Amino acid sequence: MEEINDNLICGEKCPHLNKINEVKMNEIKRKEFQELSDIFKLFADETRLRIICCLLNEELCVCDLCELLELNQSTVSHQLQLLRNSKLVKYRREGKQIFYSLDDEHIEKIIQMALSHIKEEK
Amino acid sequence: MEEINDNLICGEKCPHLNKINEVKMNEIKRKEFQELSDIFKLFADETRLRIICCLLNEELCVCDLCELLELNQSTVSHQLQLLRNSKLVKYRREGKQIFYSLDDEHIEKIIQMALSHIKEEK
DNA sequence: TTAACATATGAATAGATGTGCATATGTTAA
DNA sequence: TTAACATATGCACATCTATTCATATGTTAA
Repeated sequence: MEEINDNLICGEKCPHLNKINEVKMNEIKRKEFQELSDIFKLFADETRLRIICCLLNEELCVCDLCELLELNQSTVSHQLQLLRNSKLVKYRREGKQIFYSLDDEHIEKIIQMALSHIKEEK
Repeated sequence: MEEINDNLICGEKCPHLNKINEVKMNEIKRKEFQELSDIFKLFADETRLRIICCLLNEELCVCDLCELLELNQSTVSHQLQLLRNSKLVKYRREGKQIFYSLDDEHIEKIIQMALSHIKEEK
C-alpha cells in the first residue's frame, strides 16, 4: 500500500517547486493512469505481443496461433481471453473454429512507436 | 516453460493455413519481441507511468516527485532506477539533489496513442 | 570532520501474473 | 445420440514485481 510520505524536507527549498502546481493541474487523473497502465500491461508480455502481431496481418483461428507460435492451446486461449476482455481483439465462430482479429486501430501505431524506440537505441 | 504443442490437428484443414507462412516471414524476430515487451513493461505500472507523465512537462528532482505523487522516497528511487537502466530517463546532480528528465522522444507519442485508445472506448 | 540532508540500494514480503494440466463447453459429422 | 474436434476455463504452481524498511552513499554547510 502506498502511504503519504511525511519525511519530506526538500519542499520549501526546491527551486522547481513553483512549477509543480502547473504540473499537478495538467496531470492526468488517477483513474486514467490506471486504465493506461492496464493497456500497457497487455502489451507487456511477449506471448501476447506475438499473438497481437500475428493478428496485425490477418484473422486467425486459435490453432493457427498455436502452431505459428509453437504454444500450448491453453496458453493461447488464456491470453486471448485477456485480449478479448479488454476489447483489443474480436472473434467470430465458423463451425468448430473461432477466428480472432484485432479490434483497435491504435494497436499497430502503439507498437510501431515502441519499435522506433528500440531501433533508435542501437 | 513453453513446449511445442503436438496435439494440433487443425493444421492441414485450416483454410487460412496457406497464409501462415507469409505471416511467419513478416514476423518480428523473437528477440525483438522480448525487447518490445520489456519496454511496455515499463509503462505497465501506474506509479512509473505517473512519474513519466510528470517528467513530460519538466525536469524534476526526486523529492519533487515524492511530494507531487505522494509516494515514498524509496519507491520513487526504485522506479527511477528502472527507468534509468532502460535509458528512458536521464539525470543530473545539482548539489544534493538529482534532477530527472525524459531521455526519449518517442515516450510521449506512445502514451498519446494509448490514451487515444482509452478515449475511443468510451 | 561532523551533522543534516537528498538519494540510492539490499533484503524481505505480499500480491500479481503466466503457464500447464485436467476438464468443461460447444460444434459437427456419422 | 455419440464420437471427434476446437476452444474455453478452473485450479495449482512457479515466477516476477512493487513496495517498504533499514541502511548506505554522496553532498553541503558549519
